Amino acid sequence: MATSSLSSDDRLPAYVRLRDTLTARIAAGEWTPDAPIPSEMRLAKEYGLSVGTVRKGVDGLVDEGLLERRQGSGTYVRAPSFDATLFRFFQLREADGSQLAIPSSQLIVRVAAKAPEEAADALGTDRVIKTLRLRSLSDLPVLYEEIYVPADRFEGFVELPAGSFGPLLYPLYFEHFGVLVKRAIDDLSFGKASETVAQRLRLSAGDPMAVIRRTAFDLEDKPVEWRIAHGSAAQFRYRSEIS
Amino acid sequence: MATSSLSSDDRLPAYVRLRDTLTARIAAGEWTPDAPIPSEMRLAKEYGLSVGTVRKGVDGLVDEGLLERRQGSGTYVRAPSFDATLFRFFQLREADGSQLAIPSSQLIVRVAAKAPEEAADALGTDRVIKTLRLRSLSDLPVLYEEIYVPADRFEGFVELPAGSFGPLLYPLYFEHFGVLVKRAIDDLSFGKASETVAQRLRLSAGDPMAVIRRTAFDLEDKPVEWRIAHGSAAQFRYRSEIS
DNA sequence: TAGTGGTCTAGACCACCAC
DNA sequence: TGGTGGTCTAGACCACTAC
Repeated sequence: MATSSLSSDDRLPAYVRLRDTLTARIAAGEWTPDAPIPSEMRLAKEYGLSVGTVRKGVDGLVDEGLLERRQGSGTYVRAPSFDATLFRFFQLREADGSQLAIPSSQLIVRVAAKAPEEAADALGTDRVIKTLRLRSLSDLPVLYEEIYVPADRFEGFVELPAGSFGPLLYPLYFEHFGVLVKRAIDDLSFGKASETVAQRLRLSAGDPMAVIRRTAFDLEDKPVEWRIAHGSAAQFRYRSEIS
Repeated sequence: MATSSLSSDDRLPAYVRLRDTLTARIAAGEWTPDAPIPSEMRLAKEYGLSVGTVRKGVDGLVDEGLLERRQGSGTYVRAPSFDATLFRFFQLREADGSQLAIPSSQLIVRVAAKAPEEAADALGTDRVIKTLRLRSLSDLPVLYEEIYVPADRFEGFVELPAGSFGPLLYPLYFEHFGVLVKRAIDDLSFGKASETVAQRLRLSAGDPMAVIRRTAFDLEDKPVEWRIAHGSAAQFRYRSEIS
């Protein structure tokens, strides 16, 4: 193949421009997680770079979690998998104390709506689709979520058959709407349960709650989802490593 | 200088062994944050490696936050500075809503003691020195801490003049006891204020509290401190980015 | 201006995986 | 056995900092 050109500002280092170019190609859905992307050797030839420089560019995307190396086999795009991470804020035990449980999801509402102020601020629009969801561990409700996505990027979301929804939303965003969530910011605080929240979670109004607000961004760092989740403070547990 | 030898198992990659060797030299206090460590060129000659390999080894320590590069100047050891990070769990505003405040510290007790069970489990010994500390923002108490360090590594801690204590403990650990804290694990949960905690923080017993348990480790990954901190849940706010 | 880290090249050999 | 990523070399030129 003839030499392709790297995108963007040519004052930037080659490995940065390669990183941006590869990110765009991943975002375009050019490669799936099943097959490896072109080898470092091929990429080097395609872009007229040395293997070492390609390596440094790919390293960046591996660090970001967008790619995954498998020695002897190739480099693969990694399916986003941190949708479930709200649960890192809560104890992941079944009621009987046994192993890690896979949370189940129950959709309550999906409807076009006007975004509440916080969501509109985060998303830059108030034309949204609102989803209410209840997540449970062994049939015990643990987390109650309100989720807002911009209507213009998620046309047809409301009409999707309920069967399309698994426990994770982000893979669905990508498959049906081409929206790839790359990072998210969680904002955690504490408050008391409102009537509706308490009812959903089978608690009493005024019970102490952990409140997690999340804004999710796509590969171009545009906000694509805002959600607010409520869970019982009693079950809350968070572990973080710093260094 | 003649070629020095890299420490440890020679089946490991050279850059890993260099990383371990440099870590040991940093732990030994061979370099201070004021002067650069030897240049990549010098290290390459000293250990009989190419500059590229040295670079990869140094990169690892830079990622870990142990070293810091300054282009045109050199590579420097970085003074540990995350002692104050308990405050990342709380709003860093003065009461009047103005800018970031520097928390002040007030030592209440320092005494040799028998460690409570949790601390003994974390530290592997129950012969400890116990410190009680109150941290405030503009004279408003925010955080109440119990801190335990193993007595055998902190001999003379109780006798240190109070003037030696600044707002941060970890620099003091290093300067007086040669203990370099490299990483820590924070474990966050929620509970209610006990009598003593409430009194220290000018709250009422039973008020909702954020409880942060921390275990800190040195360069060899041995536990060197365990602490439990209490703060008002109302002031709690945590932000985290995931990707 | 001399020395440092930052980028980049064009190779080499090895460990590992899939066919 | 051929191709992949993993490690390593021995250079080069550039951007920046300190003196």
